Amino acid sequence: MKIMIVEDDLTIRDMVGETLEKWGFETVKIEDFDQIMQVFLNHDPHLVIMDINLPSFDGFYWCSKIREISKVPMIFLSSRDTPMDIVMSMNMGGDDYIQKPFHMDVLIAKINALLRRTYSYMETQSQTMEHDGIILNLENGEILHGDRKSELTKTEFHILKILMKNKGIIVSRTKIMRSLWKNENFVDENTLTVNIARLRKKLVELGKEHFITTKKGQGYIIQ
Amino acid sequence: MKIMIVEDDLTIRDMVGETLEKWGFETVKIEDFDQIMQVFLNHDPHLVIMDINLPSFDGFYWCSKIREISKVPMIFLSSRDTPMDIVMSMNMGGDDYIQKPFHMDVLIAKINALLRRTYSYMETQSQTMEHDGIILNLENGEILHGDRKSELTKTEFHILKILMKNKGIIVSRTKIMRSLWKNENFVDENTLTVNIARLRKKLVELGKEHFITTKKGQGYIIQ
DNA sequence: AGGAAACCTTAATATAAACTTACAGCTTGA
DNA sequence: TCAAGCTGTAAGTTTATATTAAGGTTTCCT
Repeated sequence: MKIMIVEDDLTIRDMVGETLEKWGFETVKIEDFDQIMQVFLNHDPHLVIMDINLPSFDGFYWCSKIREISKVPMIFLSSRDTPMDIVMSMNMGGDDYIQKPFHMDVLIAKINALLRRTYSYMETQSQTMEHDGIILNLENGEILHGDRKSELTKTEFHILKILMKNKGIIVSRTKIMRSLWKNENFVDENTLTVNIARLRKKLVELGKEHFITTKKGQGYIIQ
Repeated sequence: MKIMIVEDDLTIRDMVGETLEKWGFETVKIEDFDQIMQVFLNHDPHLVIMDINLPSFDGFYWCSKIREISKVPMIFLSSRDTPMDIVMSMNMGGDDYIQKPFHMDVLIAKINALLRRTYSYMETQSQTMEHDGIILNLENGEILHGDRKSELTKTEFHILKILMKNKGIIVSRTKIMRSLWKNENFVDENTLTVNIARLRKKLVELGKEHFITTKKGQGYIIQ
């Protein structure tokens, strides 16, 4: 499990990082606070530890930026502990709040509890997604329709998964592109179009037309 | 959402129950502490609030009993607050820990955060705005009226959203135009008129006339 | 009532977003 | 090392939708 640490106090950052590694977690520490989003997109961590007081923008700001694109579990750290701070943290999309100074044992226990809550269902979670007769096998990237099946490439699979996960909701092209190519922001806009076309072609070959709808100027939707 | 409260102090139990109900939660309060498992099985709550100090068996015991059969989210309450208590709570399968005495705001915030995390599908329940029978779906840009529906383009959607957000208030044409076209101040005044017309046409097709009223010289209003 | 803003209607036109098709660089594995 | 399939690029095309244009209403003030 990979944990991203956003904390400007070097002592705390190192201590937390070291302890987490001792516990077998992989850590990603933010050093340049202008690069938070890029680092997040690059590493796609399983959990984020976020200090509230940071240089320039604060932890709440970065939380809401991350929440625009991800539901990653997040624990706030802060030396203040009025009820308002706690309520604020939760309302911004945080999952827990720990007051500094804290015992590492407590942090570890809370991280474990939150990871268990977030990812445990994954084991029992069904290995397929279904919508309107199309079954997407998450294990091997196959799509089924009736008795016909087809294999998707990595990119096609990724696109279909994100669209099916958001069925009934318009997913913008930039959101898909960010999710596919992280911060390699030099990939052509058209690359997505081509991949969508390839995916659609396979769906049509299975006898499924109009599965992905284009919302011009807005994105794509499965409904 | 149904919340089970396991707390022997009558004052706290009632206060928590009352507040939760004020927030729209259904509550199940334990009165007979030999019946915890039966009540749990009967009601199948979405979340459990568990005091640690209870008559006969303590909260940890009941937590582990419940964990044998369910992954229901659980928040512990206790007046003690050594790191050990917190760590213990988490390790027993709890999701959070609140020290007594606590602010109800904090409890509510933690409950909401935990429910959000556990039943994340709640977030996918569609976000809408409603006024006078017209429902605007913010996630797929559709408008509904009774059983009829219509799809909006990006511009139409933007206009309707800004008008519904300001329902009962006159929104000036310049305000709408600035919001739509930012600083491209070279777009024709009439462009807005045409888009309003198209939007109205779709509303009429749904059987809704006079939804957007023109206030000559002032702007448009939905009332 | 008369006139002029302000706004509406309809239809033609322009445009940017998305699509199609073809191709070439890679990777992978036989 | 060569074939097969994946992936991104390029160039040209289509199309949904915004914009323009031109003439028609409504509203409101004197």
